Amino acid sequence: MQTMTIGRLARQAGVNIDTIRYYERHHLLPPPERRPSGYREYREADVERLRFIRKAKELGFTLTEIGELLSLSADRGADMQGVKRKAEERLAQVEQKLTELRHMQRGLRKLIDACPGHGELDHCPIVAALIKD
Amino acid sequence: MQTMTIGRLARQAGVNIDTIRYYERHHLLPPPERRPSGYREYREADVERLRFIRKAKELGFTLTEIGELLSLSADRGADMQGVKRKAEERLAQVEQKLTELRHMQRGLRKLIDACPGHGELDHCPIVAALIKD
DNA sequence: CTTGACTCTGGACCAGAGTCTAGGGTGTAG
DNA sequence: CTACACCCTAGACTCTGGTCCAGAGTCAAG
Repeated sequence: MQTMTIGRLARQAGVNIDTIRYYERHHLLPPPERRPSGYREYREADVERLRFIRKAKELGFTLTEIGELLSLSADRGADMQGVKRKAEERLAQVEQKLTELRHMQRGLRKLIDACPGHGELDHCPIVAALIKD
Repeated sequence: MQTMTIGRLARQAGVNIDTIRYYERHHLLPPPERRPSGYREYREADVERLRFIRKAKELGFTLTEIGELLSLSADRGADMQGVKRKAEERLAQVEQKLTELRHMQRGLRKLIDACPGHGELDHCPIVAALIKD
């Protein structure tokens, strides 16, 4: 089977070498085989695993959550339920945040529309609304 | 005027006492009056300010950004132009964040909808999608 | 055989946003 | 007056997600 060193894996997966070792220390990557010299030897599956991590990070999962996802998906006895539930939890979080941001967006837009954009600050509706000291 | 100690302010605003002192050091809260003993004295306005900070934090603003937001009115020499521009910048940021979150939302939703939620993990579309490029 | 690129380890360091500790002083109810 | 809760300061520590470094060993090309 074809193997590669850590530098090659890093380039293939588009991450820093130190990040790979960091993930190993934090159990997101299994300890790899070693050459007699101590060099780590990686396989294609490790590239995939790193891509999994990157993808999940883009979806806003923390490394801890990703670790859970990975062990769920490694557990060949498990079924899809756990994985789907995690994704649903994450979706709920995202949607909560969306709601709050839309609220903020409406508030800001209203203030901006009400502000003439010139004249004394004392009459500025934005200042009035934000800092009622 | 009614005043309160730091502990009371902390309870009212739902934050840690140390967080209040931390915010003061980082200029998110103005240095409060002091009793002769050195105890800080806060007013109702400080509760509001803390709530504002908490809200903005929940929306993903950094403390630095919140500081700028709060100091919009400190610049008594400025006129509305600068303030309006800042508010517009914040709005742009909010909208940027909305875009990112909608992207996550779509990604997650697609995966969840495709996943039957039971059966062998080998056929799980969520796992498959996270690995694929 | 030498050179240069690569890898190893352990540990230091970073930003951001707090949180906690030690060793004191203060306020107030009983 | 005595508890006891509260407050003060400076500074150390936490966590996340890495990144960088020194000093040493390894590998491949010329």
